[in-house]
Amino acid sequence: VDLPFPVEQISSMTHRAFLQMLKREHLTPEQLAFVQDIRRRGKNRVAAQRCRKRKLDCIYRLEGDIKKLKLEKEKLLQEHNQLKFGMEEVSQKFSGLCQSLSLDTSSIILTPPSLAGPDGDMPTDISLDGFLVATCPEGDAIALRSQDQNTVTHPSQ
DNA sequence: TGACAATGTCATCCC
DNA sequence: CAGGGATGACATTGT
Repeated sequence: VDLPFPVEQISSMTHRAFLQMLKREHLTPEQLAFVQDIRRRGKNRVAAQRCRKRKLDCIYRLEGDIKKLKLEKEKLLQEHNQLKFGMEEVSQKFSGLCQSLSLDTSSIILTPPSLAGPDGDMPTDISLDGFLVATCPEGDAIALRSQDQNTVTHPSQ
C-alpha cells in the first residue's frame, strides 16, 4: 500500500495531527485500514517496551529488597546470639548467687526465657512480669516468682 | 542448528 | 464510542 506521506510518522504523530492528516489526505478504505493498523502496532510496540522496562525495574528493585532483608536478618541473628549469651551469663550468676546464699533453690523457680534459636520455639514476648526483684544486703538482685514470695526466706532471718 | 534473549504482534481489559 | 495504554501470551528475529 503506497501512501502520500512517510509511514514512519504515522505512529509518532499526535492524535490531533493524525486526524488532521486523515482529513487532508483522502485515503482509500484500504489505505485507511493500513494506516490505522500501522499506527496501532507502532503505539503498542512502544507500550510493550515501556511495559518490559517497568517489569525489569521491578525485578531489580525486588532483588535489592532481598539483599537488604538478608543483611537485616544477619544483624538480627547476631543480636539474638548476643542476647542469648547475655541471658546465659545472668542465669549462671543467679545460680551462683543462690548457692552463695544457701537458698532453698527448690522453692525458687528460675525460668529464663527459652533459649531456642530464632527458627525454633522462641517466644515472641519475653517479660519479667510475675517476678519479684529483691535486693540482698550484699547488693545483688535476685528474681523470684511472685507466687513463691512467701516461701523464700533470706538465710540471715 | 538448537537454546536463549530481545523484540514485535495480538488479544483483551481498562480508562 | 473510539483511541490508546498495560500486559499476558505467542511469534519472530537476532546472537
